[in-house]
Amino acid sequence: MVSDGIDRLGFLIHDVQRLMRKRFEARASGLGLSSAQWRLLVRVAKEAGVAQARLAELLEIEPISVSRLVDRMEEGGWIERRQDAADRRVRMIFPTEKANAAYADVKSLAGEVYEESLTGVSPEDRRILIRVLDAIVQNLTDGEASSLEKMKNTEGAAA
Amino acid sequence: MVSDGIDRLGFLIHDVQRLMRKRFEARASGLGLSSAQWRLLVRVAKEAGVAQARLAELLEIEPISVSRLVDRMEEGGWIERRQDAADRRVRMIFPTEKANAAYADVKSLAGEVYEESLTGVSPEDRRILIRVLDAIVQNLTDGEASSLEKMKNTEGAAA
DNA sequence: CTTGAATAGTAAGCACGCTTATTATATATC
DNA sequence: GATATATAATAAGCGTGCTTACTATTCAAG
Repeated sequence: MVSDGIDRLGFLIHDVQRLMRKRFEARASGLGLSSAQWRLLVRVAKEAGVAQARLAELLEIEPISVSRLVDRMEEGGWIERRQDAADRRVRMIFPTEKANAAYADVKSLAGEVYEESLTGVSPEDRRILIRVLDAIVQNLTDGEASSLEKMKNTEGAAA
Repeated sequence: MVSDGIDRLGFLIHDVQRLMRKRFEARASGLGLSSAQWRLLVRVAKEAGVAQARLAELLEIEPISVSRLVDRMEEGGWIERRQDAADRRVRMIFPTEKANAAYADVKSLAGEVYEESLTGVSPEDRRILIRVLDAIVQNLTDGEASSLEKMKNTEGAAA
């Protein structure tokens, strides 16, 4: 029985993600930051000098995607690339003053969007939401490891 | 404060959406369908002959996005464009036999992905998840309407 | 030192979303 | 009939993700 709407889960998640991103970008557009750029900026703010390859890991996107994001953010004056003296393959990423100044604003914008999203949702349901979303990430991340490394049997062996 | 993780909501939703989409696409890649294409196909399967403009409404994406999705899906042999005799501006979209044959497969693939995602989550928590996600969509859609519709001021009897 | 594998980053090209502008057709108004 | 507006679809170009292939550099063997 899927009358509880589990069969809409994919659509729902997709819609929620799109709506939250749109809402955030509408708010943050004055700053000139997209949500992808903001996610990167948060990491860089917490870990100045991080290498691009490490950013790709943290953000769970491909190195080439980081490369092009960083291109645009460097043009926008949000971050700086610097050579690593010890390993000349590495570009270390630093936030600019402009980025540091915008960081607090952007965090509070995000908080506003979350609050709007959850209007009328009880504290208990909020906790459950976060817990279940964490569980989904766990379930799908675990499976990914096994499916990427050695999954040739695409048959339904998933128990 | 928000030690329950509400401050991670945006990241979590983003991650869940990305992981579910990747998982689905990995499964459905044998069929040659992306998740965006599948969403469109579901609508077309339920409402053969629907116009592109109506699809854009249903999918909540822009008409131009539908146009290019339909381009690729027509190339792939999933759908057909046909002229509407009554209104020559309109292209009616029909699923092909290939699409109808794949429809059931694709629905069961989605079900598998949902089941994997929710492994270990109680029925009660699943119900709450869906309920809260619906509430978020409602909250963010309402807000959008109120800000966008404010300037239109039409009679809006179209349901 | 030289060869070869691994790693960091980038280039090229595609999918899918967007905004803005254009074409073709339909409809309302003069 | 002529003209203005609205609608359906598309075109052009951008942002953000991807895959695949490449360069530059480092490191491990030989």
